[in-house]
Amino acid sequence: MKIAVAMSGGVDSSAAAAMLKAEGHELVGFTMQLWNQRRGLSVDENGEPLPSRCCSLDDVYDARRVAEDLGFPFYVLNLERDFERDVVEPFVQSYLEGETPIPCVACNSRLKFASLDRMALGIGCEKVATGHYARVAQDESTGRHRLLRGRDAGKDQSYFLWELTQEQLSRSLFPLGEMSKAEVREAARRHGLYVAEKRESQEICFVPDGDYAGFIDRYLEAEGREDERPARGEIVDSEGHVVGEHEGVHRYTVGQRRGLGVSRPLPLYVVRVEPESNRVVVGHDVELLSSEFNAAGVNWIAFDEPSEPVRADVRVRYRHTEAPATITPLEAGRARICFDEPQRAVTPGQACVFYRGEEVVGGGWIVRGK
RNA sequence: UGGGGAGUCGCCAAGUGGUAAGGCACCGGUCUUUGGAACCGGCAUUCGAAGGUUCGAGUCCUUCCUCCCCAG
Repeated sequence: MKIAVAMSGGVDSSAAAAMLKAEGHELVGFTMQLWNQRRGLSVDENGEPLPSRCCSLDDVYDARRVAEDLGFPFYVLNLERDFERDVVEPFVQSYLEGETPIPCVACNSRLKFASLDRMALGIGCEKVATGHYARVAQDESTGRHRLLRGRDAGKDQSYFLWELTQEQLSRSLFPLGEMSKAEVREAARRHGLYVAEKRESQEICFVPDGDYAGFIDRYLEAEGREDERPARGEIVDSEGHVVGEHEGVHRYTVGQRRGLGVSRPLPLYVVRVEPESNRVVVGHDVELLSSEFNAAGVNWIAFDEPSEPVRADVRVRYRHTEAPATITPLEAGRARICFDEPQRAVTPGQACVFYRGEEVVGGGWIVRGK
């Protein structure tokens, strides 16, 4: 089979490539050039690009080196325009609206399994393989593609893939789905991969220093949109008493404790962010609990949109332990999620993913209000 | 400048003669392929100031400074 492999230059995608190659598949490697570090938005005080993951020259070099060592063609796809339109701009907009975005989801559904996928199709590839820890299984009777958690519970990345459509799932391949991280690392060594000992990466790839607010500020400045930069405002408690001053709503997220600079007998957390009044509301941990919320852009994977409420375990952030809930489909791709037990810091902009055991039933974007 | 009360880490606050608790904030680290959280560690040689008593004072005495309240 001719397979396109999305290669980041890291251990996981490299190991995936090596395994597919060993199975005798014809591979074509792709690295997505998503963000130009020289735009000055991801540089240190001296103007030097910060060490990054998915778009740095080092990582592209590593990916190319692995492809060369394994002996298959390798291309760098410049998807900077798509990435900015489909990932970065929504990311910035989300922060300006007081939300806390998770760009990795759209990067999968709009870039890896869309832009890259189209290119792969164009050159005759049947599948797009990535280094995600997740599994896809086709239902024998219905032909439906099911999305399952990665076997390694500690590394499972199915949370980031909830937005994939049946079409996208039908063309995806996750060679690491049955493996543990240790096994992947071992496989990389066994195949003599150049990157076998490379350390784990983290942070959002286009904000390598983790300074999201700083990124927003620099992005707006570079775009000539300084006027959209969130202004300072009041930090208030749930009774409306002013308890401090914030540095712009994009610097705060629900559940955040540090950085408020407000001293109370008990820790204070951001309870919600209100861009319309330019206020950040804080309260004690119990105020972070919520038993229900709405989701938009809901994508059902295990079955077509149901007409009746369904039961599932819902995860509201990547490292959240999913909790039992009832999901009621609403109009226009929305849904209401009601937990059996209140959950902490349900945050607008984050994704909620519905699980039933190993299977991803579907997911959606957490939105504010009713 | 009459009466009363109070001054201990950025905030709050234990401590009343025996050699400075704790919480919050803040800083650092761990964890983590999102953010946040969580966890671990750090954080007053010094108790408004200056003298004095004492083997020993944040704790007792004296004076001064500052703040608050009630009276003017």
